[in-house]
Amino acid sequence: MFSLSEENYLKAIFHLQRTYPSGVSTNALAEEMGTKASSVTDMIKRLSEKKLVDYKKYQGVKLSKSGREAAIEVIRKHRLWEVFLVDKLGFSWDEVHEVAEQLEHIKSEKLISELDKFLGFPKKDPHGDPIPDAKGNFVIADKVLLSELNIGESGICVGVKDSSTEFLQYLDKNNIALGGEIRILEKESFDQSMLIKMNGKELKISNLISSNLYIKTS
Amino acid sequence: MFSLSEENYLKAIFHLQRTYPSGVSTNALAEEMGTKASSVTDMIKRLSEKKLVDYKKYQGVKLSKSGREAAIEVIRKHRLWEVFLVDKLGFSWDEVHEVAEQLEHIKSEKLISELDKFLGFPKKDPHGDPIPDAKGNFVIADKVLLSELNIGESGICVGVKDSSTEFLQYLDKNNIALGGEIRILEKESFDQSMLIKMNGKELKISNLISSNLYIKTS
DNA sequence: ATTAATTTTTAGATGAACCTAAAAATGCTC
DNA sequence: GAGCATTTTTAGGTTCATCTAAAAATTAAT
Repeated sequence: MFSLSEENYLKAIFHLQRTYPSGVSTNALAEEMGTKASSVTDMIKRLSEKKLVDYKKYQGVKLSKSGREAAIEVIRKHRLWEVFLVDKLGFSWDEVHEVAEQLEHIKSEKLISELDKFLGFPKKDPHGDPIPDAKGNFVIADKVLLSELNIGESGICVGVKDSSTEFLQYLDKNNIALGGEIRILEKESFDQSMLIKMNGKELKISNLISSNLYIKTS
Repeated sequence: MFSLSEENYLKAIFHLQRTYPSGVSTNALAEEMGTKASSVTDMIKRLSEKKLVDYKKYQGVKLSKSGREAAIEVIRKHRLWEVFLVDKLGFSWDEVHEVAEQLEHIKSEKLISELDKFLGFPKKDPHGDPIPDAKGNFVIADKVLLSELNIGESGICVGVKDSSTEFLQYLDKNNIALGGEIRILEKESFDQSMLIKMNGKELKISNLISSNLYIKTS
């Protein structure tokens, strides 16, 4: 069994590996965890002794097989709890993160399998992220950032990259919700801001917004 | 906010205060917490500095007002989660304790108030113990131990004192469930074992059993 | 009321997870 | 490829919650 802190590191490494597939640097991890680089080195050594990560000094870390499995298990729990909070307890999608950060560390296989069943085996969390199944399998959706689309292209809004309270509340305020269709009407080459059409309404959004929204085109 | 360990100590002191109203001894606490007396002294000092307990050296501890409030809040969370596990996820009453021990430490007011609502504001947990409301009020039920009743007396089984897996499974096996009526047919003065009638069936039970079952005699 | 037994507290250590400050390794620039 | 900047690691220290062993206080027994 892993400590709370170990689980948080594994999760952070997992997420950062998408951006840095060749190895996650100590500094990147320190930034993500909100700690100092020296603390990260300490923890990496412990994780390495437990064979949860592959680590060579000055070379960054990668998750080992068992490390990745552990990380995915934590992510599964996090996302299932998010669905519970939204679907059953009436939380809004910008309120769930903090609480799910705590709930994801509860240790009980039965709890998670029963929760999964109770929720109807959901495939996605409230932010559109896929929920791994009990075996750790999940589909990496074929989605692109809205900022990568060009004028005239369109697709369905399927997820967010940034899931901070502020961003999610901005989306709510502007009636941007997952599942809605978005079409790009204009794109300003100077600052990448764009005019989009969603649910019949036109809306001007900045690059910061479009580079945090995932779109499925097909 | 309190640490996990602090919360567990507060809860333990709360429970032991029923047995030792004049003050909980260091050794009793050590026993309950599964630690050494010296560790208890350490923690008591910390709790005392935070004004959560009243403590004078060699005199045992009592909860202060704020300590009692904190303990009741943890107990409220524990019992609400137990109801969730049994009513919503299909756990049996002997499986919930361990998981509730973890869930009781999740920090989120909204989570608990919404969970309470979702469960229909239950008044009792699966073992018959009262659930404090959001203000910390709860009724101490007018119940007695089955072992205190005499031949011919009867009442409704409303709770258990021991909520270990083993005891609860014994009850299940013998069809003793909360809400059922129990009448004492015979009582052996030598070993206090008794013959009871429950749901039309007669059953012989030892003193260990009867001294862990709460009965309400209206 | 002394002594003996028990309980409680103190003193000093440990391990986990963090910190600061300094040293070492890497990599970037010219 | 030598020198400088950055990154990473080491060394040593802190806090929390625990421990063991020893000292002190309380309680019990003769």
